[in-house]
Amino acid sequence: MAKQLRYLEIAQTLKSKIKQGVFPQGQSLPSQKELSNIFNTSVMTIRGALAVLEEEGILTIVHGVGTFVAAPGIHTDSISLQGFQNEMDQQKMCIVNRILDVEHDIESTNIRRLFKDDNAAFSCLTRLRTIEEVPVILQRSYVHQKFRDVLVEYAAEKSLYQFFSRKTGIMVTQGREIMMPVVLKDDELKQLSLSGPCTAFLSKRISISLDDEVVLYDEAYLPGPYVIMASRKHGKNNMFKYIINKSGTLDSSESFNDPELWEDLI
Amino acid sequence: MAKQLRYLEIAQTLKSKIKQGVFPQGQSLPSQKELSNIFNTSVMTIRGALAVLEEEGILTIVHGVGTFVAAPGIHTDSISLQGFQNEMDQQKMCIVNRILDVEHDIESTNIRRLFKDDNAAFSCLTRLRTIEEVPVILQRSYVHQKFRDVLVEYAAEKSLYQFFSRKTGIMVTQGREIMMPVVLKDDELKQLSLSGPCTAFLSKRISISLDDEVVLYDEAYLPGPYVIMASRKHGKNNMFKYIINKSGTLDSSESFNDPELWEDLI
DNA sequence: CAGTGGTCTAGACCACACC
DNA sequence: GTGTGGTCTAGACCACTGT
Repeated sequence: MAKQLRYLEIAQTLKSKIKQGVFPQGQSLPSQKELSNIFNTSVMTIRGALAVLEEEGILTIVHGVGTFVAAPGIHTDSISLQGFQNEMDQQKMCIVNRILDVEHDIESTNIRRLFKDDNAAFSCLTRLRTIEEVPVILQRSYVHQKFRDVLVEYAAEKSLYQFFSRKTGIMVTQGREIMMPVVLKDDELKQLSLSGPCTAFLSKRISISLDDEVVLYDEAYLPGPYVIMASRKHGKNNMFKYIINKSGTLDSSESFNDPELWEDLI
Repeated sequence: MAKQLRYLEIAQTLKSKIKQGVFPQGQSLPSQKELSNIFNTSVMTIRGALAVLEEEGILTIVHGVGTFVAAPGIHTDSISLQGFQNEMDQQKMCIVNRILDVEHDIESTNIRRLFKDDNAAFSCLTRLRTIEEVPVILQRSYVHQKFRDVLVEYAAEKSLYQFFSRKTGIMVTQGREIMMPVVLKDDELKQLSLSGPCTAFLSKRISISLDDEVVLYDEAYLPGPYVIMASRKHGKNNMFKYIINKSGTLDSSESFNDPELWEDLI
């Protein structure tokens, strides 16, 4: 048994209590002072433990208010495509989901490999996301068959991610995404109401729960005229997001110097 | 005069000393114990100050060794395209630069706006970056005319970024990048030795110094067959990088589950 | 070994949010 | 005002690195 540092030990203990549901999503933890009594240690050490969990996205600490188990909607900087929703909400742009299709009993070897389950079948939701009537994202979301009912119940509310998390109680703390440039094919063009040749980002993303299970697999087409990616690095800080611009033009020189665009990228 | 927190005040003082060159790039700072004497405070407070500067990419702290003023090559997680170089070095893949062109006295309004200098002219270096003979990146780098000589002196060494930083003593701590999907045009195809229609990422990036000056502007074409983007989010941690794959194929299901690919994305 | 950074204490006091 | 998180002390002791 390796020697554990006190603050990591406490972080581990709190994490497993959260996994067990002792502290449910959105609920507050005891205050730092109380915790220091409970664990018979100093406040500084408790703070070290809480900082680890906040870094991992498991806790949200608010000065003067309390420490909360993270839930979607509480912390803004979460997983990329979900960020669309928050981002647009912030910009007071209204993104509307339209469900195009729901499929079940999909048995794809590739998707099985992603979910690390060789026998599973999957359900898939195809959505078109529009902003002021302009279709800007075509997205397919896959879930394990055991969440079939959750997907069926979803009725084009704002965020599938948030809906899913609330219904299942599963906390998503990790996401991985790969992106490549593509030219849209005919059906994709049709579904996005676009004509003529058009480039797009193809994004493939998996969302991973606190228990290290893959819970969501997304594929999205983000057409070039409306969507660009923006990233900012400041020291160890590293942010990127998609920027949606419904007019379909965005000059680089202007966007680099637009303070609005960059300030919230931390 | 707003009340300053002690650790931020100290961070500010150290930062300006670094700017003034009291502690040059790569050199070590006094030990935390010494600093606590100098500033007449406790070690914990000094650590708070150093943590801020490390976060900003200005310092590199190494357990048991010392605290150093960051210099390219010391910290691995720096600005994106420079990451190419380090990344490939790590993977023992050898990236070779070939200089295609050097232009001077460029007077573009757009670029002037980026550099926030209405009267400047610029120099531009066009490079082709190949990996095992395969051309994978076509890149144009612009610098202010006052660094014309530095650009001329550059002789296809490994990293322009590193060369530039060493020659000028300017520390780059910030970068902003926008990316869009494009179809390569004829001259780009030719320069990259590609034939037929081909999609690519077009990346435009500015590198910003410690003094908040734009020191480099890059435009790069990253053709789709060889380059994809990968990103990972884990709580507040947020990383993305370009992955180069010279065979031009990369299966998503396999890449998502490839531990090698994701582990170093922190 | 000596010198560096990393953890930890047991409090005091400050800053912020909410009633 | 009360309760929350944030800063700060003045040390002691632990862990890591290089000689």
